[in-house]
Amino acid sequence: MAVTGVAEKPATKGTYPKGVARRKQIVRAAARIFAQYGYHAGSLRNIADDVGVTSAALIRHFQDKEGLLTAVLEYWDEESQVASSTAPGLDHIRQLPAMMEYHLTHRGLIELFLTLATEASNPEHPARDFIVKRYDSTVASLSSRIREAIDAGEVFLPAEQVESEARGLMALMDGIELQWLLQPELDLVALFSSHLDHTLARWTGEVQPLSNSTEAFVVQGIA
Amino acid sequence: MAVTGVAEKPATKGTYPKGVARRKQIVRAAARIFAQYGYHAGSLRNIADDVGVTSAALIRHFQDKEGLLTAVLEYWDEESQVASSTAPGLDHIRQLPAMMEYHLTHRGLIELFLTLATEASNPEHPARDFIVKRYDSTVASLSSRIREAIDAGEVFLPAEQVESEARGLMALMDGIELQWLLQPELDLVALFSSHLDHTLARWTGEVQPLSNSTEAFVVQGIA
DNA sequence: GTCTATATTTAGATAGAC
DNA sequence: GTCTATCTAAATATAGAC
Repeated sequence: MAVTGVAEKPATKGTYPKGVARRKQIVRAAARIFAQYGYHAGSLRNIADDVGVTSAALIRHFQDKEGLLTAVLEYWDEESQVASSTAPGLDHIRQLPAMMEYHLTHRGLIELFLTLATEASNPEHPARDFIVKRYDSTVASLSSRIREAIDAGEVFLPAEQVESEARGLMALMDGIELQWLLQPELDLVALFSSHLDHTLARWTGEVQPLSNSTEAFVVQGIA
Repeated sequence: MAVTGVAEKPATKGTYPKGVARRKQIVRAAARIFAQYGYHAGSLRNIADDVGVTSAALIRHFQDKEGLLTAVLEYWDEESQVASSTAPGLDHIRQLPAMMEYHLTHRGLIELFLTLATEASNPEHPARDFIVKRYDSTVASLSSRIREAIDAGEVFLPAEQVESEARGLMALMDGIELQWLLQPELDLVALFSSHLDHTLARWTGEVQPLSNSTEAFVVQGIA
């Protein structure tokens, strides 16, 4: 019922070069349609027309609509991992704007995630599990990077505040990307970078960029 | 085509007490369904069943589905204004967590807005205009409150940074509310309050980039 | 003002030809 | 592996009875 883990691809089918290529073509089209209309309102016929086949072909490949959704989520997972850095500690955080820059040129990635995420606020939604797990793992990853920075002495934050900071960063990114979807003329990278700078200044205990002043003013233990 | 302004209610019809009550009942049900499934995937039959009438009755009242959407957006507008404070300057900002607290007990308001907002990232969406205008007016309102605080000497920010701060706050709220929809066990008010405190501390502190102020790096107002 | 009945379109999915 | 043809269910919307 719910789409959670990795779908088992048919052992024989789907491994022939031609089939694989077609499969990918369908998944890409489906990602586009689901991003634009959502899962429920995005129709198989619409996707099929985009590819240039019939909806029956889609069913052959993915069994049903939910099977296609699973494949789309896997595809999104891979594609969006391209954008995220593997750097440790604070370097990872500092590269978040670059990730957003990448999103800017791959609008579909943002659109798909936000569309499915809000749609999945309905507990019955087949992508619900995937989305919730994705959030959890992103929070966990960001938290780990922050803790690395704390251990390295670059950041000063009480341990119990780390997750809240991670969630705040994610919320900020999601919210800015939502605004950008509605008003593409917005400079989302500049907006995020500016707020990230303030956040990093607070974490590192520095004041603001201008005054690189003498006394280290450590703001920690704020709860 | 696009839903923007105020719909003209029939002068005679819809003004009789019974009709008005029924109308409101339908709008509330529609808001619930649209919030849960989105506009496209939310069906008239589903709404009608909720009310206990047939879909034909809905069409009688609102002419078509888009007419119903217009009524729902108007309803949402009124309902969500209940939650927002009329206080000026920094007091308004400080009452934002209370607004979120209100949202907490009116989940449908959040769900409806976020669902329609992401759905409306499709430029063809009938609620697109409404949503974009809503964002603009909220940014404008928040910016005004911040400028009032600057004029009152409570906040120190360069004028050109005000809108960015307003957008950042909105993004943070939207993002947190999205996370809450997916994980209702999250304490969204605490999460937001904590980040708002940090933001206010930064605003009311006197050190900012491009600021011509003195050396003081006052971190105050951390609750 | 709401109903039943129905028209029309489109949805997801299946069967079997090629 | 893809097609055509078709099924069933559900969508929006209309017409006319009560």
